[in-house]
Amino acid sequence: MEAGRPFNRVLRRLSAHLLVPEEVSNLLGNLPVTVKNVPPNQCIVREGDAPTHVSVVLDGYLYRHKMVNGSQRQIMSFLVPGDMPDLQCLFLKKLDHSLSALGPAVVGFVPLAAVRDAAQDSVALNQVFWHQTLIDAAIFQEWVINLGQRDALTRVSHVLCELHLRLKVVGLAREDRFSIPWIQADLADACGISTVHANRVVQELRRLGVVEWDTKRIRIVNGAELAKLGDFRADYLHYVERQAEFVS
Amino acid sequence: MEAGRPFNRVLRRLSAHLLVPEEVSNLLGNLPVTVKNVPPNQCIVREGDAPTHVSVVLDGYLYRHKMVNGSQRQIMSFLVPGDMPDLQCLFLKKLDHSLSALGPAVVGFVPLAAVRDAAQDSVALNQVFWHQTLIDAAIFQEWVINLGQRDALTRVSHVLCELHLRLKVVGLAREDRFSIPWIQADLADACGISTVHANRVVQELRRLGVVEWDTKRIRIVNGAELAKLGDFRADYLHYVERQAEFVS
DNA sequence: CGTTCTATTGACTCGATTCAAACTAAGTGG
DNA sequence: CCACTTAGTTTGAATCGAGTCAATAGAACG
Repeated sequence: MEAGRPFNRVLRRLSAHLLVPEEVSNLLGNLPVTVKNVPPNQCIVREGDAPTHVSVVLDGYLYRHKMVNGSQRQIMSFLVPGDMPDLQCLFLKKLDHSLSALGPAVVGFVPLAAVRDAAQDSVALNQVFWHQTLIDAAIFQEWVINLGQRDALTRVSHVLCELHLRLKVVGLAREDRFSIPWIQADLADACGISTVHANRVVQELRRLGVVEWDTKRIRIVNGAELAKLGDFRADYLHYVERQAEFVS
Repeated sequence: MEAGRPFNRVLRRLSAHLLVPEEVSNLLGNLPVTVKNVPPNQCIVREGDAPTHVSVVLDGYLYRHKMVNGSQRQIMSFLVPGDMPDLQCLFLKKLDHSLSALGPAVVGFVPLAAVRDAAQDSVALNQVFWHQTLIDAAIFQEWVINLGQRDALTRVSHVLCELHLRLKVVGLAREDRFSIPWIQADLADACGISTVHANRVVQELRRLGVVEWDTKRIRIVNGAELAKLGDFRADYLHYVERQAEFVS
């Protein structure tokens, strides 16, 4: 954890998508950040809140979710270090979903006013933020596809591929493995399937020999096959090849 | 159709979400627009294209979609007059989905360079565009919920409620009815269900007496009940109450 | 008018859910 | 260090929502 430079990982992530102007990295670097440890499953902002801070994932994982019918939970996305999950509160006064820690997480909080001020005079910063929102939207669209058209095995494989790639981009996954502090129920709620069925799919993936899966540690034994199973093509994540030059 | 002022409906739509600065309405008003009639089901931009123009829906409906497995189609959103469906191509070089006309549509095309120039010097315009992307993302998120957690009857009801409200905002739906040139297969592909099942759901909605449904003309007989059936709460669309002042 | 969409219906099948129950791992407190 | 508890995973059986296939009916259109 680079507590001294909380935006390093953010910049690394941004650089995977676009050339970040120096103006923007300076503005981001000067934002005042309060760093907090968040215990597992704690809610950071709740649906209906009017947030006063923008958060930055520094370590660990968060997830966006909404409750349906009081009891069912749909996870709409996972957030990994370098993500800024609630930038939207700059314009949308009330959050339309909740944000929670998946496992223990370290989150930076920036006062809304500071972000607003920084954005007030900089076209470049607004464009970088807008760009990020576009990527988020592209991921949501892919999840719409995932939930609308694919069966359970495909959905799970797809989510695994996405996470693996996003983690690699911020330097948190090796070529064939990563770890994530979820339980099968979390995966189930992200894929819109029951916990029991999620379990059966996980077993099937193990049986097929494409992943080793110890709940929190995942090893992709056969990435090409997993991508095929998951109907995964990375283009919707919109990474550019320039990536290497910008890794800090 | 206000061909002379193609951005009127866009401004009306924007005003439902935020106070549009005069700077922005001027910049938009000065954009060069080529108006074209698009026949039903014609593709406007295809997945993988690098678009040279940004489109504006002036009349009729468009839809975003992706093909899966070569044969299955998932519709990810419907676009109504006043929407700007492919603003993202300002930053994302390759479109990750296709855009087609649902029925006959009238679409305005603005050269990408013109939009880029207008955005280059205006923080306000960038923020308005960013804001729109945030709303789009919020709608995608709600569709993730819809497909992930709700059964077929609920999904269809929800989509109906959303369309009805969005059309009312741009003045294209009466309190209890609107029309949309789709067939049941379009609805099915938006809700991630089979055509046969979509048909059964439509019949069920008729039987319940909440809608009258003549394929293209839809009358909401009991809006409150439909919203309840569809688990629909409008907050995710982020309309503000100020709306009335800005209606042209 | 015949051709082509679109809507509708019925019978059968299947993927996924539900409801338990059993099993395992990981604490926690005595 | 063990009994007890709790969280998470695994299993099986019964059920159900939705899909598939195939046929029919109706509307729209040249």
